[in-house]
Amino acid sequence: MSSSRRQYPFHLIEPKWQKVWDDQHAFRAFGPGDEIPANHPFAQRHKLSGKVSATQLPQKYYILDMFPYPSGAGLHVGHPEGYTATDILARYKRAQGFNVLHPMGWDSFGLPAEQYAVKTGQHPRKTTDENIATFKRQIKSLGFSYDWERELATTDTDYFKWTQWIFLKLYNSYFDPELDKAQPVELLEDALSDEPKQMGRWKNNAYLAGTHDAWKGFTAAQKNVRREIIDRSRLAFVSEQPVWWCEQLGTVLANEEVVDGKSEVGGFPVVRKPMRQWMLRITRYAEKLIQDLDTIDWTDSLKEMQRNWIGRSEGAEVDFQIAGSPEKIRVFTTRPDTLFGATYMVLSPEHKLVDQITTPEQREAIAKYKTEVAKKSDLERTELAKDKTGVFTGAYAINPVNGQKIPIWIADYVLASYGTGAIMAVPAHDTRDFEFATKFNLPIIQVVQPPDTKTNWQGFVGDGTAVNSAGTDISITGLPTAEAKRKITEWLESKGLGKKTINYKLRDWLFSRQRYWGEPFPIVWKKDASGNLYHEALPESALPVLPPSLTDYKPTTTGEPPLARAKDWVNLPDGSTRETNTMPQWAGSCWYYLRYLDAKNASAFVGKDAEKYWMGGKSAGVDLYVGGTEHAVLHLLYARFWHKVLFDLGYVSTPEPFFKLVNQGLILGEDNQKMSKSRGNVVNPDDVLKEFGTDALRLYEMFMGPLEMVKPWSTKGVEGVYRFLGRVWRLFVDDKSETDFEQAETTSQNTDTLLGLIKLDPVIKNAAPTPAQLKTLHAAIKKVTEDLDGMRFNTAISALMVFVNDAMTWEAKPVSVMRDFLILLQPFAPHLAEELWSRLSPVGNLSYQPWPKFDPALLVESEIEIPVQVNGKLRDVIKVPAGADNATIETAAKKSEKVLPFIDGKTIKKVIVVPKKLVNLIVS
RNA sequence: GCCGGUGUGGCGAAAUGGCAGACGCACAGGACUUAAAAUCCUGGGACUCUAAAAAGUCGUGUGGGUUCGAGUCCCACCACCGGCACCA
Repeated sequence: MSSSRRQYPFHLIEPKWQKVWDDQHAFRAFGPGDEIPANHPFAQRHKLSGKVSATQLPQKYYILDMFPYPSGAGLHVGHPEGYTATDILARYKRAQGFNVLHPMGWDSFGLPAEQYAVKTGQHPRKTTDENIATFKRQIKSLGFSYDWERELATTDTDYFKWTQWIFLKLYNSYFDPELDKAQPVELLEDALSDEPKQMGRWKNNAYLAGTHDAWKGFTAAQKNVRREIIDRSRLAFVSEQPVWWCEQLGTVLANEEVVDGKSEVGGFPVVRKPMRQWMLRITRYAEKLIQDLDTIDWTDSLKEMQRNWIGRSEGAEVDFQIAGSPEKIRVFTTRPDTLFGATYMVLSPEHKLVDQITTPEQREAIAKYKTEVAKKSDLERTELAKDKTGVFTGAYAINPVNGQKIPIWIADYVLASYGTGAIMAVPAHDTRDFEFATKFNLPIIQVVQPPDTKTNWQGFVGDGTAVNSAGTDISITGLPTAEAKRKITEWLESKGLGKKTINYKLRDWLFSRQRYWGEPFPIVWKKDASGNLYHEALPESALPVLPPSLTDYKPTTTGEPPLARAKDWVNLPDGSTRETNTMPQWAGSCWYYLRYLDAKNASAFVGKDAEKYWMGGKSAGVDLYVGGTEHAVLHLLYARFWHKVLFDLGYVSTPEPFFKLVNQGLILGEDNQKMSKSRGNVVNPDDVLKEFGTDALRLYEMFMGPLEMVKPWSTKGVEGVYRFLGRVWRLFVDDKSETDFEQAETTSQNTDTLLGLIKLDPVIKNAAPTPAQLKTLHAAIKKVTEDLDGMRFNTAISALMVFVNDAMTWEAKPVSVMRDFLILLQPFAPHLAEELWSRLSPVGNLSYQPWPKFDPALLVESEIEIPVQVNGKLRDVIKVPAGADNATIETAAKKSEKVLPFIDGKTIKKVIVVPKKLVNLIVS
């Protein structure tokens, strides 16, 4: 704590204005159909009141923060970084006349509240409510211009009712590959029933025989599997697959939540375990999720992360006949052009054909290897990646291009979960195959010639020219890689041996958790006549499905969800039982930005008019979304997926939710290390606020450096901007009255009385500004405006400082200039700016004042400085009239006394004159 | 290994291919003060030469290149940060 004297009475000003804004509901956003009170500052600014339609409203600007998980620890300085940036822009856009939507809420389902409940027995709702209260108090003390009437929490029943509703939409939809969009599942039901209501394009079952792989092995005629066909087609489906199970957390996790074989939360080990789980078919949207990245304004690095995660790769599937067997092995390869170099094949140990093709002699070795692999955790499997292992099955396959018999091996470097779980190995041109072949002495044949002949072809994986690639039927020798790929794929297709294929790394989204504190599924389980379990959706009228009350929230070690303990809740009168899994934390954050548009709607997740108005327009979707980079492949991918489903089903009007997205950079501790309790370098915003006030905190967080950069905290830096705010104060305030204020403060606590003692500096007058003053003002307007448009907050603030440094020297301060300056200051330091504004201006909220426009004519100089270089080196700076032509400038440059010694007696070979910029004399 | 980002004073940083270091921190000197704090003013890239001024040389991670001119553009490297990683 510094013992320095307070720069200005922020401790009175900040609570005062926060209360004023609160009482006025000053930042309430009005949408179509809303009733605008005539005395609201928005009504006054836009001359609108009463019930308004979308066409009457000004253009919208939707600016969104990633809502926080309200943890018990409270806010850290990383939160206000993004929130301040968005608040500055919200205030700026409001001043520009936009109808700004700037909401805040709570992502409040989650592990910590539940773990606390397990320890203490306190209901998670209680903990959650307390934490929300703390977060809200802290966030409100920062003076952000949120519309608190749209506040929401994912744990509110009024909210998760609609989360469950959207789940029902997913459950009741399937992805139609022909229409390339989600469709209601009733259409499928019709198609599969005896008397379809609309036969349409399913008339001859052509569609059913088609590409939908969920239907493999079924026909519509098999009525006993009708339900199964439908259930397999749903976007929300049940699957019995190996999933990531975390014993310490007592739950399964999504792929995205597993990092290096450990849980993302807590870092506990996870293992593969087959379990019955709910999945969402995000893979159907892989292509759209990649393609539509091109339509949105995100950073390249973030787009790249999503692209990598989705992992699209183009190639071909090729069938290899097994020698002496009717079975074929299908492989996926991105390099069909290297088919002639395939000298062996590898199946993943889990491949379904392994046992069938293994020869008796190899059976024991194969069985042993499979057991070893099964024992390995995935962590071990990847950590030991360098050392290839594998076993020969004894079987051979026929290379379709040249009829050669090649051995079939199994090895754990081939993953069961990618492609077909089997590869053709081309050791000459694949690093992994090369390592394997070297270790097990398998043949290595060159089929690609590197473009640079000096490059060793062994292990060369780049593009080149095909060599040794001629069979009896097909030759690609001599073709460059791209063409070779095309030709051989066409040949394979014509022979029915393979086809062009696109593969994705993206897996379907594991959507159920064995937890208490999450949204229950609106699903029940029933038994059919033969005793088989099947699931059924609850009707919309049954929503919300509330979780039961429990006394024991503990996860089980078996994987049975804690909700199963509530027998009364689970068992329904009709004999059916409730689904006891809950949804993952990501569910609520998948659509919260839509609920803000119409947060109190009781009859729909969002009203149609509200959705159209706030999400439509020139920049479709959220205009600006700011948050941390940690959600690059989790929340941001899931939310895009849900949005696209809702779009396909006609519930939202844009294919993408977030038009522009910016990641704020991490704030490090003063020691340049990541802030953490153990390092003891954590900065608590409450402490900063107490000492310097929230305007200083806001200003500092923006002044530190560019928003998206990683940057270290500096308490001295906060003091610096705090001093700047003090200078602003003294620029406006009479120092004698400040002395009165200070004396009165020792006896009185009343804010109004005390602030009433502060008088304006008498040199602030209704007077015409001088040209120099106007120039200073308009230079600031220009710079601040341009920098805000480009989100360069740090340089915008420095422009404000430049203005103040100059204005401090003025003997007379014209009111008009000082007012415009306060409008510029308002987005950054709203409390101080409002307080000073209230003294300069008889009426009106500063936050709704029109943003000033700069006049370029005022910035024109009559005389300009031109640097003069000789051979590129600066020798002098000359002054010339602004309108001087090149010849005049050149003459003046040559006459400069400082330049003369460098050109004297030398020949000037060339003269470069850049108008208004510089002169460069080239001499020899 | 692959992909992305970043390298500029003691520190945070700023510079449409045209005066490198705006603005701020820290520091130094001065004014005010009994004194300190606060405030106000002034000065700070390095080096050489000066008593001082003036002047000169070098300087944006490294090495090349393009250009009258490069922190900025191109090529090749190095370091750090972030993401992905046996994905065929």
